[in-house]
Amino acid sequence: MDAAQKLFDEMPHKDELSWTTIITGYIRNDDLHGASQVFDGMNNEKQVVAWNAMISGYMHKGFVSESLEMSKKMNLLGIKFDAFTYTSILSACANAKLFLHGKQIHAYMIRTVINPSHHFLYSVNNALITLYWKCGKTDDARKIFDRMPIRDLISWNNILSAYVDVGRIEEARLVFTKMPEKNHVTWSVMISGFAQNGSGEEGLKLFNQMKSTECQPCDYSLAGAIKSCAAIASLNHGRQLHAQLIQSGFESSLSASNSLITMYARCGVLQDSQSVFLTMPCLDSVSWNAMIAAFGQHGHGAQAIELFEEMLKEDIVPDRITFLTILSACSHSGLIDQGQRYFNSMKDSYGITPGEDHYGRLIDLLCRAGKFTEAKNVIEKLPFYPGAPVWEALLGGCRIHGNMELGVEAAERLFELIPDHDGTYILLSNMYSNSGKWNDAAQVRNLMRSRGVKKEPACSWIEVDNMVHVFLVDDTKHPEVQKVYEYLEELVSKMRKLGYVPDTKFVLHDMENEQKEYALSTHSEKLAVAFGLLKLPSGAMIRVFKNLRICGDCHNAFEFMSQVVERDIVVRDGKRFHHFRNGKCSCGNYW
DNA sequence: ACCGCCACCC
Repeated sequence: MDAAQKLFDEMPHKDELSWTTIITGYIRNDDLHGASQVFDGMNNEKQVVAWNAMISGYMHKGFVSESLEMSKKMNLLGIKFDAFTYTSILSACANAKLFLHGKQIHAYMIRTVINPSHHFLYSVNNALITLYWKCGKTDDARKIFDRMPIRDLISWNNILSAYVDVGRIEEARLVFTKMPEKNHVTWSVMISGFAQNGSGEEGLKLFNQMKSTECQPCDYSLAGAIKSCAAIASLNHGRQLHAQLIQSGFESSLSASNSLITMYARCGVLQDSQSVFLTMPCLDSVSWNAMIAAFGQHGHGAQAIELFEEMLKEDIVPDRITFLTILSACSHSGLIDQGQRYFNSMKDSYGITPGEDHYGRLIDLLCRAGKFTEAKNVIEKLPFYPGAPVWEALLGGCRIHGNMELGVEAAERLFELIPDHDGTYILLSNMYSNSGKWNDAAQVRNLMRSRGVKKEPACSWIEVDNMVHVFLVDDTKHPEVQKVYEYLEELVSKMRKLGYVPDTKFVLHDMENEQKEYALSTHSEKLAVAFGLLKLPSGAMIRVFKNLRICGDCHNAFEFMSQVVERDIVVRDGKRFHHFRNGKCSCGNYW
């Protein structure tokens, strides 16, 4: 840059282009100060290109307010914005999620721009779609898209992303099929969109489809496919993708490696997560967050904290997600004091204002530990009107400790806030049936039925020989389920000799005791574990996954089972991992 | 010169 500057200084006659070139040169070298010095040193007839160079430079480097300030000055001087100016400042607003400001610029533009050029139609409208998409205004983004007289691939990709981001996956799918052309971005967005919305299966299918097109997988689409494996816990496919990643030369991609950390953790092989983490040539905060989360989900709170402290020592700045992660980790391991300390340090030491989700984790931390007075205190002093995450955390804690009074209160709030959410009805009715209040339990279920709320059916699955085997409660569909029931019976009688007693308080409907014990023995997680024990080579770890939370009796049963069969059993439920070994679970019964 | 994709938390 020094040489360029010298050459520039020696130029006898400098025109607008040479000034602008030197400015963009500084910006490319991350030297915004240098750029602004050159800009300020320009003679008075600064034209729109020079202004644009500065504005887009600030925008790209994340200096949103500087970028917008410059555009205001420019406007005051009477210099008209062109398509580049609008694109930059709209993007600045999009990046910072400045909805109102962006909307003002949009309105101003409509008032002042009479005959938009083609350039204008593409880039500015695409930036507008992005603005509304990033601010969560999906339908406004769609309006822009629909009103565009001509669209390019970026317009299509933007509207696709807008739907994916808010989980409107069916509309995204529609856009995807209608698109006149597709590129890497298109495929990547759709693949990770499926993964994000719990359709890992479809994500992988799409990834395979992509391979048969002229678009070959890039690091983004690979990351999406790996994320899909994490969602469905398909370790075999995940390992294959890891190999493919290395083969295709993307092993140094941060996003792909970061997704590997999560994938291995969510497939139950924490060691592999760690070896990815340890061998990565460089790490960013996402990598640290992923590894901390991995420890947390596996119940290794102390290790999560250790890593978090190491992260701070390495001068990696923790972000909102780091705190969500560390709070969860503390919560799962019952590290209440540390969790509270970290929560307080968010704002005090890092200037991050805790969001509702952070408060949710804090309340979860307290309630799990039975500290309901403290939790209520937090709720009363909330700086905002408590929403669903707060009451869900409270209800979850109440269920664990059988705190009926507070639980009912939380459930009532949730019925108002999210009446279609099945989890509230299930938790409340479980609380009632756990304490033998069968009538109340039935009433809650009736309420649920009358409102047309469907319960997500419980299912568990296990991967054997590269195939995923799914079991439902009281399964009759799996071809070998009969053998599984027989084997399970055999196991239970051995377990009973060691002291296992089916805990019928986890049965949800009132019936005779014998029936209750039978009902427990048909839980999907028991079937999947028994199937694994039958099919996997002796000594191999059993890794079972369940969509909902593990049942208390199953948890108890697996402790005994791990002792009887002398094997490690790992169960991932909706929230975390349980490692059963020699009659004990890694969660220490704190979950 | 300007507009689009990722990974971490759910």
